[in-house]
Amino acid sequence: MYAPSEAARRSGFSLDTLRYYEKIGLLSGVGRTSGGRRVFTDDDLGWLVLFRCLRDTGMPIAQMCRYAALAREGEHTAGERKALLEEHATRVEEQMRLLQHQYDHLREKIRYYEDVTGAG
Amino acid sequence: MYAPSEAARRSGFSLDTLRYYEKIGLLSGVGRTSGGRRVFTDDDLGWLVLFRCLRDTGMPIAQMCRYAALAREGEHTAGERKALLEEHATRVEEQMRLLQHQYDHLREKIRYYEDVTGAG
DNA sequence: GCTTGACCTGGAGTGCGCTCCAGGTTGGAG
DNA sequence: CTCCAACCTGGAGCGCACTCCAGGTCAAGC
Repeated sequence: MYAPSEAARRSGFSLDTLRYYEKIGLLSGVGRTSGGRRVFTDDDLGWLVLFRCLRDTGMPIAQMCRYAALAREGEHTAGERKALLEEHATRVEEQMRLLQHQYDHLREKIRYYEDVTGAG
Repeated sequence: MYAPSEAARRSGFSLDTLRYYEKIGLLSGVGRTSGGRRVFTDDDLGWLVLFRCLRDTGMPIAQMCRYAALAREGEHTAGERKALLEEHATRVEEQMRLLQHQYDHLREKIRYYEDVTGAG
């Protein structure tokens, strides 16, 4: 059981983002105290960690919503969810290749400056 | 000497983006035909390739403008430009580490589905 | 000389993912 | 009991990087 600020700290999302994720239905079923304040469970935190992973790897929010909706539908969507993640993983691999490629370019450019400015 | 469409094709930017980059002063001194149409030189293309590299690695446009402005100021800004690229390269390295880390998470998650759905 | 498609300009609009705000409530510390 | 920081809601606003549009121009091919 975590207070909103604690959930934010642990997930790396801002409070506003947590509220936003709930508002758009990405995160659902977040509990409330009698006073109306959010209570995050370990399960919620698990979701947030996954969302962190997917966002950091560039998945659009709409796709995360799709994934979350499938998960809510039950066990029989496991195959579809897996396929979704695999497609994403493939895109991430491409992204990593491109990033590496352009990083090499960048390093080359810097090496050029090293020659021009007389090392340094 | 390249027509706008050819420059777009070679750089991977859209025509609108090329015009936009000129409008905000990122790309400057692009020539014109007597009829007012853009003519891109190999030098312009060189800049576009660099911009492609910097964008693909996540550099904000404002920073690319700064770099381009320094380059326009002359040779004496070479050190500053190099520093700018090096700082960026460091950020890219962090980005690559994070991406790799989250990719590993993603693969783990997929492996979990493999166990659950009975391989496949 | 007419058509057609690539191109021009200035400016408005879009999509994404938050982020901020106003105005009000809650709940633990002193 | 009072204070104050953390929290609530609904909704507006923002920053970025384009992207699209209207209305017009240019030039190669028939």
